[in-house]
Amino acid sequence: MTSFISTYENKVDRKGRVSVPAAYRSALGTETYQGVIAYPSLTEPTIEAFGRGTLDQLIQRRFDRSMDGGDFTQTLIGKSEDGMVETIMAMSSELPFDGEGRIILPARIVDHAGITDRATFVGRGTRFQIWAPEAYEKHLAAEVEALRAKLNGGAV
Amino acid sequence: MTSFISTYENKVDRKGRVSVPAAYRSALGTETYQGVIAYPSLTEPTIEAFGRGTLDQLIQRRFDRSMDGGDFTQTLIGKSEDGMVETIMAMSSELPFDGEGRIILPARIVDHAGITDRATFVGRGTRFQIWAPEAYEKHLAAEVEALRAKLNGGAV
DNA sequence: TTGACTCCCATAATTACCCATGATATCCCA
DNA sequence: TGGGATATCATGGGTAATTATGGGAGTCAA
Repeated sequence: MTSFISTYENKVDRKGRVSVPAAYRSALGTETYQGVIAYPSLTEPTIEAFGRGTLDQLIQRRFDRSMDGGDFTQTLIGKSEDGMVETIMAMSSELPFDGEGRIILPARIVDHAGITDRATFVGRGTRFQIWAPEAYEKHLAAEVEALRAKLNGGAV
Repeated sequence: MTSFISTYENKVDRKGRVSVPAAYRSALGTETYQGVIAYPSLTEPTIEAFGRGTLDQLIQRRFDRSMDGGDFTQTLIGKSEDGMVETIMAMSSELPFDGEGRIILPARIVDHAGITDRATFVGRGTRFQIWAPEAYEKHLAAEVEALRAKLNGGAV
């Protein structure tokens, strides 16, 4: 299982390219497709990202499940309990690496995250996020603060 | 497994032609038939589409299932509990690519989707949809809203 | 002839691919 | 253990290939 940890801040050049941290790339190294899948977070001003393998598993499992059950409805008209997977597929972009391990951030999701000339990569285990540096600083402070409050409350 | 993700908006020219996004075409690249299968959605104002291979799998698995059950009725006279697959096949069109990777949208299903001079291609994993851009914008907003409500603050 | 459709070609914009550079980190060996 | 040699990485820019789009010539059938 690929795993992403630590944070890195890289520059976004004039062409909209940004290097994916080498540590993340090597975490994806076993996958055949060289690149990442990304979509705008539904709840925060950031971009969610993961490897192609994760997405394929999702699609394949879903397809098999609907077929094995003898239920073609899912495959044909996409009706299922949760529309989450479908919505995320629609919002996702396939971002291939160039020869130097960079990706191009699509305008649509760049806007959502408020990214301009720099981007912060944040490892979240099975996936990672891409933030505008200033936004992430504030977000991290809030995260830490919330954790502290919870710990203090539990201990005292 | 072919998989379609992301969304693209392309123009429909005077001849009714529209380019299928290159990413979708390459997802279909392994298939022998160069084109797509399309039919009007039963539940929404959009066109459902997928590769020939997916259709073949549907048919094959359906055939296997009826044979395994020792029930030849399905195979011989086409009667089954759900007529969905049959109905959809009847409504489907085979849309071949021209030299530039474009298809011609049949008048009947264009009307159903309300498409005029632009079309939005929406990846849904095993299949994709073709929407009128304005209609899709509204639909996506509703999808996202429903997801947000369900998530209720959890990060996705 | 009039449409409807299929090839074929042209073009502008975008994207992918290639090479170059400086900075950092890693390795190797005395 | 020091310090130079070597790899790796992030970054920048130029050029070739691909994509989306438009239009014209040829084909076939009504």
